[in-house]
Order: sequence, then structure tokens, then C-alpha cells
Amino acid sequence: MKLATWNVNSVRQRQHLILDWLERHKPDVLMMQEIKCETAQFPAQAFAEAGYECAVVGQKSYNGVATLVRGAFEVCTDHLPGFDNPAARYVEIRTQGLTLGNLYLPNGNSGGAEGYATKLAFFDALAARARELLRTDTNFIFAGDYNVCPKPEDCAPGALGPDDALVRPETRAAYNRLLWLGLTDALRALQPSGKAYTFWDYQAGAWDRDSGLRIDHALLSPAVAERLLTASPDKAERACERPSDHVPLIITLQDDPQATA
DNA sequence: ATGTCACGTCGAACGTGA
Repeated sequence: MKLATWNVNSVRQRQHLILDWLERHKPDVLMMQEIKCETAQFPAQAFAEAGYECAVVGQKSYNGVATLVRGAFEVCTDHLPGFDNPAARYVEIRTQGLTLGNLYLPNGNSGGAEGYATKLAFFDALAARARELLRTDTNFIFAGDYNVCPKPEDCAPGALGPDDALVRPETRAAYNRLLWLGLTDALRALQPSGKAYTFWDYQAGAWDRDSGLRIDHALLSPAVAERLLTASPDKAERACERPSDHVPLIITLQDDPQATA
């Protein structure tokens, strides 16, 4: 099974790039963030013609998440339970024996103290959701733009200041609390150290200087982690014409041993 | 090297968020 998460920075601007990527990589699931449109404006027909059905939670201008799936699925929830905020940042579906939470965590650098508190509130609600899914022995993946560099090596030297919301100690602690519930960071399970950036800012020649960040992550519940085969950012995508500032993170899993043949 | 994009409000440049 092949899954990917990708902050596309406007699905309407990136539609042809995404369709081209789907054609080449043929994932079973693609979780997209920052679609930046209302649900009704989402180009569902174009993706349907490529063989994907979608679960879309959009809003005007900002945010928005959508999960593309080959084959049958059901929507579990169109918002993160316990996160009392109308922003379109979470959609959870169930397919092929997996619950897939697609998330776009608040950046936390705008809106002052309140904006940062919203980021931590999302983390709290996400941890509560993880505990609930673990309690019920649900196999799950939480994937998306976490807006967190978990370790110093996940942030290029000088790319961010020490007070940036993506690297603050409180931010890393919140991410670690989630991990320490028993989840596995797919990329780090297979590549324990070293550069694995998923984002390069449009500004200041960040791509040319390889001044990137690792902020897009896929966290796996224990039984799913046992099945992990590969995890890697698709770095080549950043060199395309008019790219997103993020690249896809692709993971592959062994077939479910519980599934009936 | 504060060197870029995308969106909405506008009806040309800005403000906002990233």
C-alpha cells in the first residue's frame, strides 16, 4: 500500500502538477493540505477521471484539506474532535482497514499569543484523538503538515530563529507527547538522522541554498509501524515549474497480514 | 541577501498568511 501527504499550496494552482504526480506515482491515498478553496470549488471531477474519489474539507482563501483515495472509503469526521475552531484543518477517513487522519496544524507565528495557543490546542486535541484510537485498537496514520521541526537537524542552519513557532521548545514538547503515546515517525524509523527536508521557502533562494525544513510527517500506530517498508520525501517535485513550497512525503506499507486474501 | 507565492478585495495595488 502506498500513501502520501502533500501540502499543495492551492489545489487550483497546482491541479495539473498533482494530476501528473498521481499518474507517475499511483498512490492508493494522497492526503493534501492547504487546498485554499471552498469545498464546492475543489476539482473533484478531474481527480475522479484519474481514478480517485475524495473527502474534502475546504474554506475560502486559506487552509483546507482533502484526501484522495482509490477504492472504497468512509469519512469518519470532517473536524478534529475537541479542537474548537472553525478552520478547515482535519479530515479523517477509513479505507483498507486503516483510519487516516489528514491534518494541517496551525503555523503559530501569526496572531500573537492567541495564534500560538491555537497551535498547542490543536496538538492537545490530536493527542486525545490518538489516545482514543489506541484505546479502541484502531490501526491509524496521522499525516500532514505538522508545522514542527522535531529536532535541530530538521531545520537548516539559520533558516528559522530560535523563537519561531516551528522550533520552540513547547512546540517540540507537544510533538513529542504525541509520539510518546506509542506512535512512530515513519521517516525517522527508516532514516534515524540526517537531512530529510519536505519544505523550502519561496523566499531568499531557500531551494537553491538547500535551506529547508522537515515539517511534514506521517505518524503510525504500532501495528501499522510493523508494516512500514519505505518513507521518503519526493525532493524532485520541488524543482518543477511553479511548484508548491512543500514536496510529497511518500510511505509504503506491507500488505495487511490480517486482510483476507 | 527581507531574494516569493496565493488569495481576496478590487478594478491597481495592497493586506494577510505562509
